[in-house]
Amino acid sequence: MPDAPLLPSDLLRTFVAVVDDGGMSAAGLRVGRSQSAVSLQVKRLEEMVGAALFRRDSRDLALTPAGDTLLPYARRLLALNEQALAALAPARLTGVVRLGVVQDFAETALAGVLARFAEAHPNVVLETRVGPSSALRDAVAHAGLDVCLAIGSAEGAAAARTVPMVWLAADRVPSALPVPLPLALLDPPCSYRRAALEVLESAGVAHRIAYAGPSLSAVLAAVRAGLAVTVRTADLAGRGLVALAPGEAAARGLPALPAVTHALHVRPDAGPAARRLGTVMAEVLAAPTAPAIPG
DNA sequence: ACACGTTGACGAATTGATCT
DNA sequence: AGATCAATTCGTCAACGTGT
Repeated sequence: MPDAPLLPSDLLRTFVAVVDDGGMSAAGLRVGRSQSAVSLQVKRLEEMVGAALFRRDSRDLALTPAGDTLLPYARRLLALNEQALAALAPARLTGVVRLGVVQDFAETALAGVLARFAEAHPNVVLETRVGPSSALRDAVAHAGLDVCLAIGSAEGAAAARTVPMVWLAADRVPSALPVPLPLALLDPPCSYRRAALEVLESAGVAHRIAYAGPSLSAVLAAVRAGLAVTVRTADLAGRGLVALAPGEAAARGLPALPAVTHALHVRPDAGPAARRLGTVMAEVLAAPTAPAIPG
C-alpha cells in the first residue's frame, strides 16, 4: 500500500492565504506568487486531497465542506512548522559575541541577561568587558566590540531609554546631611560624577569628595558605610542603600538631578548571534518592570 | 471597462535514470 | 561516486472568459 501523500507546507500556506485574504490575487501578494501560480497551487492541493476546496460561484470563492475540514488542519500544520523552526533557531546560533557594559549594568541586570542568553543560545561564547561609556562606544565603532550598553547620546543606538538619576545614601540617612556634603564618586570620565558636581555647584551647595576611585563596588561600599552620598539610578538601591525621593532629597538640601540616557549600540555588520544579543538587551531596556540599566 | 480566475505556452530548476 | 541528459515540476506571462 503506497504511503499517503504529504501535504506540502507551501500549498497549505497558499490555501490559508486565499481563505484569509478572500481571493487568489490578494493571496498571491501575501505568499509572493503570481495570481496564476496561486490558482495552480490550489488546484494541485485539490488534486492531492481528492476534493474541491473552493466553490467557484461566479467571482466569489467559498470553502467547500472539504475546504472547511482542511482549514483547521492547515493552520495547525503551519503553526507546528513555525514552532519547529523556532525551537531549532537557538541551537543554530554559534560563534563569539563581545559585549561591553558600564559598571552599573554589571552590578545589576547583567547577570540576568547573560543567564537568559546563555540558556537560549548555549553554543554562543560571550566575552564581556566592563568599561567607561566612551571607550565602549569607540570599541563598537572600531569593531573591538559587537554590542555595548553605554550612557550618553542615543544617536545611532539600536535602542535607548531615559531614566532619572537619584541621590543614593546609606539606609539610615540622617535628616541633616554634613556640611560640606561628602560625595563618593567614580573617577572621571563619569556622567554621574559630572551631573552631581554640576547640580551642586549651580545650587551653591558646599561639598567635598570623600571617596573617589575606579570601582563602583567601592563607591557603593563607602555610601553604605555612611561616609558619603552618591548619584546613580534607583535600581542600585537595596542592600544597605536607599534612593532618596525628590522630596526627601530637597528636604536635605540636595538639588534635583537630570535624567540619564542608556543606549544600546550594535556593530552594523555584527553577526546573527550578536544581533540576537542586541535584541535580548533591547527587550530588557524596553521592559517596564525591568530594572533600570544605568551607565 | 474593470476585476478576478483559468488556461496554454514557455523557461528555469529539480529529479531520476543511465553511463563512465 | 560523479557526470550527463531527458523527464518532470513549478514558476511567470499573456490571452481569454466571466461577472459586476
